[in-house]
Amino acid sequence: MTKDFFNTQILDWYSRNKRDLPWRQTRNPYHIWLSEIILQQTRVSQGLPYYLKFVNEYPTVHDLANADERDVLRVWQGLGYYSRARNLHKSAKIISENHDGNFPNTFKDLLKLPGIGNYTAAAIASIAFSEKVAVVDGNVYRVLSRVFGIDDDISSGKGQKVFQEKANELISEKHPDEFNQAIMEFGALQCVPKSPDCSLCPFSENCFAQKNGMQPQLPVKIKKVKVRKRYFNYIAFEIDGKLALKERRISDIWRGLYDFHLIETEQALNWEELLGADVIGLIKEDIYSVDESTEYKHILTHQRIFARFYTIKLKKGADIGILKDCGLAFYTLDEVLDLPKPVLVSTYLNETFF
DNA sequence: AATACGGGGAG
DNA sequence: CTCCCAGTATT
Repeated sequence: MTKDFFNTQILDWYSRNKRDLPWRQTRNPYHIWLSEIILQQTRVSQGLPYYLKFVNEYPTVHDLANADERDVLRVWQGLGYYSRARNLHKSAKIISENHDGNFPNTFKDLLKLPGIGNYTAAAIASIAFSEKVAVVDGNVYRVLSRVFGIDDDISSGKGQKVFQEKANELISEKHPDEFNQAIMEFGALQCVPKSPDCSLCPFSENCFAQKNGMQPQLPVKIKKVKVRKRYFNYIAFEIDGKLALKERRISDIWRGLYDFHLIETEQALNWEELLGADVIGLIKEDIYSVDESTEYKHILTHQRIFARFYTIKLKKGADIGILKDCGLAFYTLDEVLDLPKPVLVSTYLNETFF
């Protein structure tokens, strides 16, 4: 298949089938950037409301730069991969303070910003600045592997190089921006992972996978995802209508978000065992009541978390110094609402207090 | 070159 | 259940 044919077909398909999405109605690099970070490893349907929230909450890169990281995480709450939000904020500060609000406008310079890798740099450079650099995302892997019969492992470095070179070779000279969006949209709507309807595909006569019935086998991805089981015993201390939370600072999931005093164990423990195994044993004299939740199962890509929440009301005048030493601080329910929290914690709060 | 990092939706 | 989504940073 010639480059010209591929371009004609993909661009024509795109003009007829593209979705009307808000970030397609602008060339504002700030807005393009927001959409690209939000959509990393995220479906359009899930990211769209967050894009609208961010544009509304932070109309310019300066607004984002001047915000507190905690508030940025609050707006991001529920989207996952929270380092994206922290890096978004860092990059906004760099652009606002070091570049006078002007977005870097080349692939090479964009790549220097935290949170921007090969894909995102290519997307912004092409879509906002018409630079001829090909994007390679999950959609591009799928489309190119099937149409051209490329069976390199997409999770290997070599495979990624092969696909990047193929995409660079194919990209439209005149419309690199449209080309990149077209091939991604084509992968998202037509050349879908499972059971694609190849009868209405413009490449059906030329597609390697279609000719050989290889759609289910392509792209090749050799990856073993091992799922870790974790047991979270959460202690929600309550006194004077306030709840004790702390920011997660360790290198683990949910960094920068707030949760309760956490006792992680190798297996599920009961209340008596927890009393003996943790600092809460030291203040058991100050405990007024204990309310044990049912078990929450929280499924993440690489982890299965079994969580149980113990809501502990403390007696008036309880010695909470020991809790503050654990990094905990007490917040009113209104203040708790304003903190960025993992979905698991929000679910518990909504079922218990709101 | 591996591994860690969320949450949701489709099949 | 499994797969994977407009990937990046860290180890």
